[in-house]
Amino acid sequence: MSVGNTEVPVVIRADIPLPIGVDDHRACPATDVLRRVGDRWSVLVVMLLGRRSYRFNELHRAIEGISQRMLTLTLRSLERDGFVSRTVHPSVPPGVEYALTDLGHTFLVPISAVAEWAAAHDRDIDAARARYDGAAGSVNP
Amino acid sequence: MSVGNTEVPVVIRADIPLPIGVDDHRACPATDVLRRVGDRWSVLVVMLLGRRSYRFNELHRAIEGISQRMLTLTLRSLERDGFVSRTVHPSVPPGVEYALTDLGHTFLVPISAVAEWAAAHDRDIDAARARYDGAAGSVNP
DNA sequence: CCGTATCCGTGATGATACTG
DNA sequence: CAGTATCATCACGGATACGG
Repeated sequence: MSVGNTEVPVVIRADIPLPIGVDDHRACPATDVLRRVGDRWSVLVVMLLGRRSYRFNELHRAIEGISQRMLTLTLRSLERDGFVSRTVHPSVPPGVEYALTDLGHTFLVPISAVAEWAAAHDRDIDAARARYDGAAGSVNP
Repeated sequence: MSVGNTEVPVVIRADIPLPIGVDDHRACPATDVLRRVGDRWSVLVVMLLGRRSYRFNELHRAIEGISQRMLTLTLRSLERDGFVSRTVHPSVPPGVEYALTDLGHTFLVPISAVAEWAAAHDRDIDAARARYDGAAGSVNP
């Protein structure tokens, strides 16, 4: 997800029908969503919350390497876009519970397809890279 | 796609099983792929090439707003990762043909799921944003 | 036609310190 | 516990000019 962005509409000018989801006069919705969720942490957070609800520091501990700041920004962004709900439990100390909304849950379905594809073709991509880097990189010591 | 990046592995520490594609000891493959493809142009290019092969300037004309530089970088990146093939036809003037590889074609399937989800829930996201911005933004004129 | 090289703005991310 | 504020950094992406 672009955590706070200003998108510029993209227009496809091909006058031929496209495989899916891309019509000839508007921006590609897949690109929008992929940019929305293509940041470093959003998918990770969504998947964790797909399992159960979490509290803030619980997420912070669960995701190795995320900064407090980025976790906050990511959660805010997901909340803003309707993927995640934020519930404050008035207690001492205060507890804030994050959970997926219905929308967020429906998003788990297509993102799972990507995840499964990624898991299945991980090696293929690595192999392709090795081939590419090996072929082109060796000319320049 | 992160057009030229240096990724740092992400480790999930939750000791509970995750919905899909995320195991407890490695980086999330979905996140990797989403970051790989979550840039401004990659999905657009893949979808165009999913229809048929294109020449460079043909793509440049088809995608309104892309710079020559970014088209080159995007294609190089997709080629490196094995999504796209690049074929030079020795002719005058020279023609370079870009096409999806088999790997690229298989990727159309999960990405289509995202595209369809995006098309279906476009409004929901916009509505959620309007609600969020309306509720929080109005307290600060 | 198909790029590469260079410069540069902006946004994304991290580190760190501070607060209700 | 759950953030916010501030500063620094670097990758992404655009504009432009040049080269094979």
